[in-house]
Amino acid sequence: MDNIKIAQALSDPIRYKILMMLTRGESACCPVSTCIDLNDHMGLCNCEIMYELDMSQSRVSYHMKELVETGLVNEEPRGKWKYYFANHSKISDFIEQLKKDLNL
Amino acid sequence: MDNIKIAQALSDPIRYKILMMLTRGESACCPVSTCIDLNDHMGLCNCEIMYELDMSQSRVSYHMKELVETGLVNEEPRGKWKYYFANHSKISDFIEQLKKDLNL
DNA sequence: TTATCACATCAAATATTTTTGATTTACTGT
DNA sequence: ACAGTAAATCAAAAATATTTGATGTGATAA
Repeated sequence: MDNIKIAQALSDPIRYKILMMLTRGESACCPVSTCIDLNDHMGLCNCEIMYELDMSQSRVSYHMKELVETGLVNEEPRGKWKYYFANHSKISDFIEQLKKDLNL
Repeated sequence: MDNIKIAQALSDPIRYKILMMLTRGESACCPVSTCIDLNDHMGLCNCEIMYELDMSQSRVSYHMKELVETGLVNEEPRGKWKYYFANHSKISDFIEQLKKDLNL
């Protein structure tokens, strides 16, 4: 089921944290010198996540892919950057399904 | 955090299913001939889970331990059997924390 | 076109989880 | 005490997930 794949995604502390960042709108892309803040988004780009969590590029890429595959996160390429956004309705669906399954 | 360990527990289809069984009270311990229905519980014993899910004893034991360690499930030994019960308040706490973390 | 930047992908190494089968522990009834 | 049953534990094997570093791809800008 969908919820199992989602639970799997949330079971990694890095991904849990990234999803929190995305849902909270804690975004100010991008602190690295070469990445200009476009001021027209609510998401995060790969480079900001690298910076915030001090992770290698391919590692961030891997985890973002995992998140996107669950549907919890949407991605939107803008030029050479890629922005990620929390999919609030998917998150909400997940929680509702959880409540049903676990009799709450 | 607690939620990460819980997500990890729920990320296995077997454990997700067992937790559903426990929360739903789908219990009629125990269908194996030697295990008498005590008619005074609402939980499941190891042997019933083995039977329902067609799994080896040590495999059930392993998964129940994982669930119990998260606090989602409580255990109660009765004689040579062990009964498992969903911990509804822990499940509810988990979902509430999830909502907070994910801005819902 | 060429150089550079952001990100994706890949294969190998590492780490973690799960399964299996054997053995041990503990309780029950004789 | 003995035999039998339910479950825990353990070590080895198998399966999965994650990290790393190198290379590939596509966009941008000179």
